Amino acid sequence: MPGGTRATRRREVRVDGEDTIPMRRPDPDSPEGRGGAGIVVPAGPPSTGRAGLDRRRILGAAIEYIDRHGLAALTMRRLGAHLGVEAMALYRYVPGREQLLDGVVETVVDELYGDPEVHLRAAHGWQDYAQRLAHGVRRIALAHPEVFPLVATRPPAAPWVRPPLRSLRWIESFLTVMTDSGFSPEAAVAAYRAYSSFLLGHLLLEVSQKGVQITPEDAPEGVPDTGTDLGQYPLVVELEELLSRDESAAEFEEALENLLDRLESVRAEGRVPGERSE
Amino acid sequence: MPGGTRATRRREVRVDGEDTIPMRRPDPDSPEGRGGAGIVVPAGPPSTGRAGLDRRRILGAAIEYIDRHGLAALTMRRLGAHLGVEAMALYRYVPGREQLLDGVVETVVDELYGDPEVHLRAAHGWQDYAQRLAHGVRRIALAHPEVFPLVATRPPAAPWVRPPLRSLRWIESFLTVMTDSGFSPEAAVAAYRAYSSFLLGHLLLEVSQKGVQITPEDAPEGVPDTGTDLGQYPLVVELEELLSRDESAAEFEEALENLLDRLESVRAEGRVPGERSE
DNA sequence: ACCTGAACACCGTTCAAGT
DNA sequence: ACCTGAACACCGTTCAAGT
Repeated sequence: MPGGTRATRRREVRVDGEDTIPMRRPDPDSPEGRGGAGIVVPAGPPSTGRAGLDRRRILGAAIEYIDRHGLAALTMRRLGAHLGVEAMALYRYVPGREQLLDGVVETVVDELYGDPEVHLRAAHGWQDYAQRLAHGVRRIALAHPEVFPLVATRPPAAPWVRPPLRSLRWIESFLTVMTDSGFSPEAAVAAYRAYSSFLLGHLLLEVSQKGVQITPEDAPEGVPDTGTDLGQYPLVVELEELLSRDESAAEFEEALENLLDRLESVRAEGRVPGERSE
Repeated sequence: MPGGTRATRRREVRVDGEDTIPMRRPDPDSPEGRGGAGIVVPAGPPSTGRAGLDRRRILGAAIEYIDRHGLAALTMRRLGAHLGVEAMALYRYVPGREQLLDGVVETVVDELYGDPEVHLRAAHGWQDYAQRLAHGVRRIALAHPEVFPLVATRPPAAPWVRPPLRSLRWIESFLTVMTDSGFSPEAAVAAYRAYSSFLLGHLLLEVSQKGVQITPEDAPEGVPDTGTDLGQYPLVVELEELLSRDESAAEFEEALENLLDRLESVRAEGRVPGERSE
């Protein structure tokens, strides 16, 4: 099934299309004990190995914890317990909870760097690059639906750097490819903005449509929440089937292509994006 | 200056363009004491009137508090103090903090209903309607930059209803206008999705670019955070001036118009949005 | 060098009690 | 009917103390 037809001794490269939503584990380095303990273990015995605490391990555990139990469930004390340690021990590696979350965001975004689908820079032109980058970000969002909203929310490293391509590294990379491809500086920056707001909006919607359903805690409620009185909204009711249909992947593809087409016409005509095309 | 040239005995209708970012107060009903007490008053004397606690007043105070001090600063206890009451008194009107926040989101979104610029439905066609609605949402986002991320994050009333047009009311309205204007049900739903993800992405970026700068608490720090080593990112540095330039309003306009053009071509050709145009 | 115990100030939330 | 006081379990974070 995982049929690696290519010569892949390394890292399990995915070769299939973009629709599979792989949900791959963040890192192959989290020890991950036998773990048959059940699904809600707020204060059970430590499921992760003993000593050897360090920043990387803490961040990895935090991501895993959020993926599993939701952001609200992550407390310093519980994370400590999860790592087999008292909460206070974490402060040796992380200044506080806020910075922990910053680290979580940074780590998740940096997963892009290990993604071979993305990293062959502008081999086939800027559109190809932008496509691969966008799909890489989407893979991350879908792999960590509980973390992704943080990406949108946390203030970034530099004030003018905005989500979701938060890391300066990626922005540098994006801008480089664009300017090398004939975008003026103004056009490249405008393209960056349009691109990131597209990614942010689409992926936030998509992510909130999936996994996050109901609040992470009180899911087992029974009735699927008919608190609001439908019936004042006949059209919504009539179109419910369509409204709940999940076409995210196709919509992503189409909107992305449209955006890239628009950017291309800006580039080709040497305009600054604000201007009219004719 | 506020020159109401029209016959405006009611409600202070704004007549000017969309760029002014009015920051108007949420409601004219919050008593708002003399209020010269300074800007950070975490536990001062109650700034709002005495008895007469009710749900509306609580929600209004919560919004005001978030606008002023940031979301993280809002606790039940502080909100109680702000209202001149013990925290426990709030529980008579609101089931808990989470539901308080839901109420905040709902209230803020419902401000659209009091916006006369938006409410003259499809008088001039669906594009005009979609434009006014979008600008209405943008006004709200800019008026409550600290609240808006909640709009994006909170789970909505119905599972298939997604931010930022969270209220079923608005979705019903949008879908009605679209189908009345010749969109097929499929096209109307796809249009709704594209429209909301556009609004979400753009406004979240714009809002995070403004007011929210730094964390709400530790703003007075001195050095503007040069924690990260620039210089590995020459292009980012070179384009910093462009990157920090705020063209949000123009970008919003252009991207919105582009989206509407795209939707119009879908409508005119009677396609389902997924299909190719020729 | 690395972790813990005890402590502090502050949470959300409950419930019996006051008026 | 509406609010309060006291209490509970749980936070983030500090710091001196243990090993």
